[in-house]
Amino acid sequence: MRPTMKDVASAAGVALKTVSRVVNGEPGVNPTTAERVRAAIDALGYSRNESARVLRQGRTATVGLVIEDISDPFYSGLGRAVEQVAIAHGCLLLSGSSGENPERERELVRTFCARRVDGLIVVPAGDDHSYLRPELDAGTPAVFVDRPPGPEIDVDTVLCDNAGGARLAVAHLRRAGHRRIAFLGDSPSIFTAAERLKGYRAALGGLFDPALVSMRAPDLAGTGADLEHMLGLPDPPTAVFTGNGRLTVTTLRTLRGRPLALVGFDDFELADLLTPGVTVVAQDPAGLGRVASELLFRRLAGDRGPAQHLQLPVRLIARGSGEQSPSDS
Amino acid sequence: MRPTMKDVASAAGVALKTVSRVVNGEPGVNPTTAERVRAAIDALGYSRNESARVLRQGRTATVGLVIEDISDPFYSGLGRAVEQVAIAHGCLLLSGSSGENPERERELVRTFCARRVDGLIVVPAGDDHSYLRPELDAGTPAVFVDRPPGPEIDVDTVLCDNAGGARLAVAHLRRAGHRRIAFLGDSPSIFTAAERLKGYRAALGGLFDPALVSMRAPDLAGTGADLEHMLGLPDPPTAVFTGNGRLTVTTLRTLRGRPLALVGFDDFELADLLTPGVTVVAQDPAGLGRVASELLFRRLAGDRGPAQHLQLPVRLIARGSGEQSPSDS
DNA sequence: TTGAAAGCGCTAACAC
DNA sequence: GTGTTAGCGCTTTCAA
Repeated sequence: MRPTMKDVASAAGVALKTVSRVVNGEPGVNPTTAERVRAAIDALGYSRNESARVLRQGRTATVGLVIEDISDPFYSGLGRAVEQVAIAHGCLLLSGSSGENPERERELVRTFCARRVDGLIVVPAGDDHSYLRPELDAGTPAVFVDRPPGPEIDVDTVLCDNAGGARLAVAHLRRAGHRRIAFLGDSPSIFTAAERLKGYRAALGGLFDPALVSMRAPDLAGTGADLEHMLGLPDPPTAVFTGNGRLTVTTLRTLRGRPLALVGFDDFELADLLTPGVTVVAQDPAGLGRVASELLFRRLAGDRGPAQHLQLPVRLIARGSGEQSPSDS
Repeated sequence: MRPTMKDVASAAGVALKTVSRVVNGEPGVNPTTAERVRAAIDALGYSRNESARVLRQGRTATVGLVIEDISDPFYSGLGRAVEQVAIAHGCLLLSGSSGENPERERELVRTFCARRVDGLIVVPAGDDHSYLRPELDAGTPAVFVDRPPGPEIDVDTVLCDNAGGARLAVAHLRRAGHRRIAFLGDSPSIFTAAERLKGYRAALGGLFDPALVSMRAPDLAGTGADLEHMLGLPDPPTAVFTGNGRLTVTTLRTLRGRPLALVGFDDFELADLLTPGVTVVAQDPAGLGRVASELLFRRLAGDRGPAQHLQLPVRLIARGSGEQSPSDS
């Protein structure tokens, strides 16, 4: 159906190899011949079959990215950054959403590896990564981002300072006078959620009260109900620390203007336009993606050094919601 | 480096073809033999080289998606829907961002076609699609979504009712008593922006005033300045219709609470939590993606009918900002 | 039920 | 400067 190099060759009256040379920009082709070949290529609408090239050369010039959900702004920001670095290195990005499902994560990685991606960037959903062993051994480098891999493998990792960010948030609320600070977090099986809980707990010290902690997959019904329940306690929270962007939004939607001091992990668009502005601990999704993919391309360029474990800083952005005093609620 | 079928075959003591049969689940293999082969596969960590399979069979089981920017919630929502339909059909999604650059759009399509995607879904950045001719002729179907292709090709198209949505927005504002309604739109070279301008103009009739129209690529400096200039006119607008989600946010950021009736094209998260809530004409990005990819898979399943041109409805969601009367500003 | 051989479209290695 | 040949890892075809 589609024209092949052979078709181009006979159309241009040259040998296969000459067409290959022209297509690949190899030197040592007579300009006139090259022009004739190019004309044939245009006339036939030829485009090289990458599968054949890959089969021969081994390198696919593709990179695989596994994230949780591309429609989540955090991951789409991260994905865009990875894509840009990939383009800069002449690579195509394959990406897929795991939906927080370890089985699907595995399947995506398997699919990518079967397509022989040159490298992998993974936001893991599961915590057993022994399945990656053969791929790593076969020379396919992997970089984990946002969350570390299980103990079975030791690969480059780029995380943010989860515990530190949580401590920052809680300390900020304590400085405003709060002693009853709730934590609404994601499911404790998720690394970042567990780390943020640790930071929250450390910063609270003796003020820690398990009745003020809710950790579950974010959905309005569950987390919202937990918050309502806490607010109905005899000694209710006067402030809340939300464990990620989605939970912050869920919380705002539950509160609907009721005053409660709030600091959220993750920045989000429009946080500054709400009333009051939402104080957040901001991480840099694009930065995570950029650093992770640069690490990967360094590996692809031949870096065989020990696995690197990087941590990116977070910063607190005060906008109003986190500066309300306990008496305001 | 990586084990091949041949390696598995010799490890299991069978012929290449038997391994192939097991890997592909073909019938007619002795269960005992199959088990032995599977053991060898696990022991070696074998995974089939898809490039080789594709080279032989022709079908890649991949679909290419070209969008404007994956970090834009509109496109990431669309992309996620396409991904889900692709998964349901056992396909991998290749996607890339054109960044509103026709050259990059072309390059992405070329890359995808060189990788022999089975089909294409395109949000075009340019308006000349003659370059797609050879691919279409070679049997690679394409579906255009959000914006139509240039006149050179006639392919399946899924759009939303841009002009109708704009009329809806303006009529809504007129009903609230507004006669001076500004339009802040994206660059007029973009199909959706041009269509929305048409609808705006049609709904305004004799009230149309070019001094109240700004059309340019969204950025705070430019569009914000245009709006400020309009607000400084002797007969300033009392309402504004913003042409897409990004422009709505830009406008909110420019106004920073100053009262001005507002209806925006595109819904966005938190629109309901702002004060006042932002009235929007909502389209359904996931619906666009889903319908477009279902159309594509129908083509891949063999549908050879004439090109379809679908239009998805939009709906107005009143939240407060569009119901303010002229005297409020 | 199993296997041998040919060939998908390309590039690497080596003629000429 | 150009062409010939072999072979990447798999599936298809045909034979045993």
